[in-house]
Amino acid sequence: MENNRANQGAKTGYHHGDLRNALITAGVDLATDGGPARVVLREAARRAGVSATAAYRHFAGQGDLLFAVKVQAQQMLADAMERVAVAVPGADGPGVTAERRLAAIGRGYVGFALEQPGLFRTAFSHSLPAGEGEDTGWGGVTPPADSPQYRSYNLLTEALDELVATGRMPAPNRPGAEAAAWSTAHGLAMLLIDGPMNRLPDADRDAVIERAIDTIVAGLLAPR
Amino acid sequence: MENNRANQGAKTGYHHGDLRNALITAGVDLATDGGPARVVLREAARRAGVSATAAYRHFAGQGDLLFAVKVQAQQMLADAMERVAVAVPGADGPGVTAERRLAAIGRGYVGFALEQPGLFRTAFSHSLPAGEGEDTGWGGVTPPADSPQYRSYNLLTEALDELVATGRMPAPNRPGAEAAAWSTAHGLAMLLIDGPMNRLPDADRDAVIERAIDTIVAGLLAPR
DNA sequence: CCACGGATGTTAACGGTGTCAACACTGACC
DNA sequence: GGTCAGTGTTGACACCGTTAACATCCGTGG
Repeated sequence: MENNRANQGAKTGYHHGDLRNALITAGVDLATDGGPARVVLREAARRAGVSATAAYRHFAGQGDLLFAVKVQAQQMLADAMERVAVAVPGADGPGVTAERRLAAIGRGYVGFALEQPGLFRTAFSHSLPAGEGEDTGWGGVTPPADSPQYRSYNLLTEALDELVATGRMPAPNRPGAEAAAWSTAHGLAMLLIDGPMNRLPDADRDAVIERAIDTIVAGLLAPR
Repeated sequence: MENNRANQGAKTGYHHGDLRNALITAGVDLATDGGPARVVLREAARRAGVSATAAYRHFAGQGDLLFAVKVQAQQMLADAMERVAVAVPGADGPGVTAERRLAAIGRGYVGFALEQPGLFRTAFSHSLPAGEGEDTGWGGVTPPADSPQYRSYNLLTEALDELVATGRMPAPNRPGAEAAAWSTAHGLAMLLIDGPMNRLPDADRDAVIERAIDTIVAGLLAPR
């Protein structure tokens, strides 16, 4: 088979050395172009230069590999959001900064979805086909706070807290604010990449994004 | 094979008579429990009491069948929304009625997703794996206006127009309002069924929904 | 130093799926 | 009544997920 193990961490001839990570990397590549459906176990193994069944030494099955790729995609999304969040200048006082940061987070979220639709879809793919409970959720409204995935959530929480602290957002509006803000950004992303607003001209698309972000921010700040 | 053609429109012995619809119906059943991934051509044919390759007389392939099922699911979603929209009483004047109708549409949207997650996922599934352009989008911000799918869009448009007509929503807020409202409802639905907010206790879930809808409505009505 | 055992990878095989090609039945139209 | 396009069938191929049985390697204890 020539053993074209030109990929991740090839060490010895027989033993790979870092197969688990190599498979995840291959899975991420597959997800990048093609989304979760193209995360095929055999193909990932092929790209890692290894027989298909070798993957079963590191994953329970295809669903398990997909889940690992999904977690990776979530972390990439969080990274992208973090980058845009910290890039917001804070020269105009804490209040406007918090508001701008919130908007920037939303733009970053949607921007990642548009630039990496395959990964974004994978990050929110519905995995468990027949297996047990994937338990990707939190059960409450707040994450375990340490979970690497859905780390993006923390960025949101910080911005909203700051918005309240600076008196820019009425305290009664605070509960449930994460869900509302996140929902708008998530739905916007989904409708833009898979929904009826795909194929929107770039200018229109950007206008829609700005409009939607403005609207939800206004709703969060409006006294009720 | 016994030919258990106990299903849709079985007419003659050899010729089915209404195979296309029978396959779509079977596909909808499959999508109902299992989402788009379980819309398997061979299984649909099996349920229609027909050999697998017979489906190719009516569909270009599995993707084409899935697309037909997707359109069907979109129509079911629109039907559900229409039902809740017309159920809104109009006794308190046109302004509040329009606002209530808007909220009801959102609740209907999310409610359908929660009651029929498989169909909802199918309605917004990413189809075209290798084929041409699925062209499920509109290219503009408004649908062809006659398209049966995404008919839900019209309900939204009407409610928003009414909101402006009654002076309850500032006219400058009107452009892009559909996208903002829809995004919030869509994201809410997605995060509730597949995202981190699945497994939320019923009470919390309902509270989150109400909060999010209140917030986006407030944002739409707030003068800017 | 070396045997040995667990970890890791391999081949072989099964059932399921999408799809194509070639063949068969049917009904409607001349 | 014969013909032929439409519709359904069988057979086959490649790919996928998964299991079982076998092979190789490496670290560790004697």
